[in-house]
Amino acid sequence: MPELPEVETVARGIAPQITGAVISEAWIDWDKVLDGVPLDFFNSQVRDQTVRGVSRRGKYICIELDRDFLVVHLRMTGRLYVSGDLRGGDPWVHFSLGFLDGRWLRFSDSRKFGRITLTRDLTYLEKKLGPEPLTLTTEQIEKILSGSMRAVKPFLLDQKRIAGLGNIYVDESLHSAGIHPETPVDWISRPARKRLAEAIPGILQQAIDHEGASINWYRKADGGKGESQEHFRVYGRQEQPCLACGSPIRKIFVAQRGTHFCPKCQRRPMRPPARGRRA
DNA sequence: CGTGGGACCTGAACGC
DNA sequence: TGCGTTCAGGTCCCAC
Repeated sequence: MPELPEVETVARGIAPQITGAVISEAWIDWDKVLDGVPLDFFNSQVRDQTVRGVSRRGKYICIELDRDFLVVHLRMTGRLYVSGDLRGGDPWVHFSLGFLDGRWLRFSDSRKFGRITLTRDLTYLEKKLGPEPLTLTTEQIEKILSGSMRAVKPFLLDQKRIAGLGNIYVDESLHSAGIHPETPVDWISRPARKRLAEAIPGILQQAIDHEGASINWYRKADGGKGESQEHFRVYGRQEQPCLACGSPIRKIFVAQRGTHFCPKCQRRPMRPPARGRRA
């Protein structure tokens, strides 16, 4: 579920609530949530550490402690929020971090895909993530969008190329740029490449402004829904008219992912750009 | 290097 | 109502 805008919204939501709080102990009901790290060991490491801040890298939430980082990935259905008790009222809480003041940071995840990792440093994250799209210039993103014959949709989903894009915002970005999702990256024309390089941060920033997309499971840290889904132009709009041209939006599968696009605004390219190829 | 398929999990929606 | 099937916003791993 959560992509960069949703993860950013959650990180911003919990940061003021838990920064400065001192950890007492953690609770789990399922050991895979800590990747198999025994709870006793986990607790011996985090007990008495103070939360120094909360940040985001790609789709990961990084909770900085005195000596460690707690790295959370929400995967499909994860939620992170602060509550007055351990898990009351929420059957999907599988991890809860208790503070000396009596509050708990709950990790709720019906599908049990999410994971929480305790680490001394974040270099392991840097090894699997490309740069942050919101801190790059258009020229830098354009440069990243080259050197591959892969279809642009799976290319953009690859977190090593650009970190943070997921199924929704890739579809929205490609529609905004007028590029067919199956276009090989090196076939994208120069002007289309520039449009895409501008669309990606634009779409993501707009979604952050709308506090993320609550289609199904995603909720903000305060429990409320985001409203980014009310601004989708293609995602989930199959059969409905394109807001730009009126043609019905189509849904196909590209690299096993449901993919939404406008067949008129996003033409399938039949040949490489006329500028030709580089050796 | 790139792709395809399956695994990891559960809930919701839909067809019969 | 109940049962079976399909799909879901992510990532990892293996085979080819």
